[in-house]
Amino acid sequence: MDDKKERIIIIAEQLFMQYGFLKTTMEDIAKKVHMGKSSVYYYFKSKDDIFAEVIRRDTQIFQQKLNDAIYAANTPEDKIRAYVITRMTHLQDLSKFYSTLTDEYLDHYLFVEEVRKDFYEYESTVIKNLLEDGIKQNFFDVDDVVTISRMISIAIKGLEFPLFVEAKDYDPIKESNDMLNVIFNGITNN
Amino acid sequence: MDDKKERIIIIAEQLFMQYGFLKTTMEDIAKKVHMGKSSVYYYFKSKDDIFAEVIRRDTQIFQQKLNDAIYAANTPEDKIRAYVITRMTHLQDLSKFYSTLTDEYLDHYLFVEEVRKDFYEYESTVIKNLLEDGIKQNFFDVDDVVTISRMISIAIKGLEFPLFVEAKDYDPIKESNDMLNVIFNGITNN
DNA sequence: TTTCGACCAATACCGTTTTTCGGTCGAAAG
DNA sequence: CTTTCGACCGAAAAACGGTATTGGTCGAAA
Repeated sequence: MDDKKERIIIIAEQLFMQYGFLKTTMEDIAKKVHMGKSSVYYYFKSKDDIFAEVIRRDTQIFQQKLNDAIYAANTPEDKIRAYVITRMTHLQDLSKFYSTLTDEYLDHYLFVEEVRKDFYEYESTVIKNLLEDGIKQNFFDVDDVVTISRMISIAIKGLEFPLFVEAKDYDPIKESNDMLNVIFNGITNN
Repeated sequence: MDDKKERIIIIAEQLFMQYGFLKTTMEDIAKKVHMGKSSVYYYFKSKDDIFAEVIRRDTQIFQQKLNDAIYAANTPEDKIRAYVITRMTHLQDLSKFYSTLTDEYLDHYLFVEEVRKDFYEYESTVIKNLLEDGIKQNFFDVDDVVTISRMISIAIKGLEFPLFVEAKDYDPIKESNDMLNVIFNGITNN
């Protein structure tokens, strides 16, 4: 019963990736899972519900990946670096896969934006914690943790932007590293 | 003859702001200038031409403002700060006025993007020059000027983003200043 | 508990007709 | 020679009406 839900989600994700959300019909999903359409509705209450579950899963895998990367690094600086690099790499892969979906994202952006919001909340918490660790261990010198973590988030968003609009010869890893160097060291000579 | 062009541009700008580019017809413009449509075509060869002129003017005023701000500041650091703050302030004002236009900007984004490209080129040149001045005067310590100026551009873009999507309690000036503090000093304790 | 066929209402789709709109042209006014 | 405009054009958008899809429900049966 739970593996049925599982299968539906996996199939649905495949179809969403291939055809996008709008072009994928409930019939398509049902047929590919070898079920009647109504049966699918026994497991999920709506198409959006399936989509939400797909996104929820991806997000969870993403966050797991990020947590692992943070855990593997040692110093607070390296942890932040690991976080940003992992994040950008993952998003880079995603931007290829989800290219079909990003074309549509304007339509149900309310939906995606909601999931996004949650992610940003997670993100700012992670960064804030890492900053606080760094301050406690005397690595960083920061007045207002909240402000600086928001600032880092903004910088990350800036890095993210080109991925989804104009990918021409844009190396997010290099850009991220440059950005991180400035964030840690600044540009002032002292 | 030249003041007629002038009037057309001013009226057109008003209408573009109020109704957006697409919803504003040449008839609308002509009527409000008290002319026949054909007469407007005597002064401008196309609707895009008028739009381009409107944008060209705004951009010029914008750049003048930025140059003044840079000129007024003394040290390279203050010049960069002045540049960013002026930029954000102007864009903040613009985002209110052009709210109609931003909704459409997806449609003729080729057009706007072209003007934008020019502006970004100007911007990166300005920043690169200010950085080089700062290095020459031994204020900054930077390896790769090109990379860092691009990085600063990205950071600025990150600041700009919230203006056009979710303006809720977002204070661009404060955010800009925080960002600038990090850019100049970094967060590492040393 | 699970599956499904039959059914519904909303909306997407489609071919056609009508309207709108950016743009041209030639005549005429000054 | 400059400026204005009415009449006109073609392409593209809107309006429209009828058909097909599609998300979602329900009750029966396995």
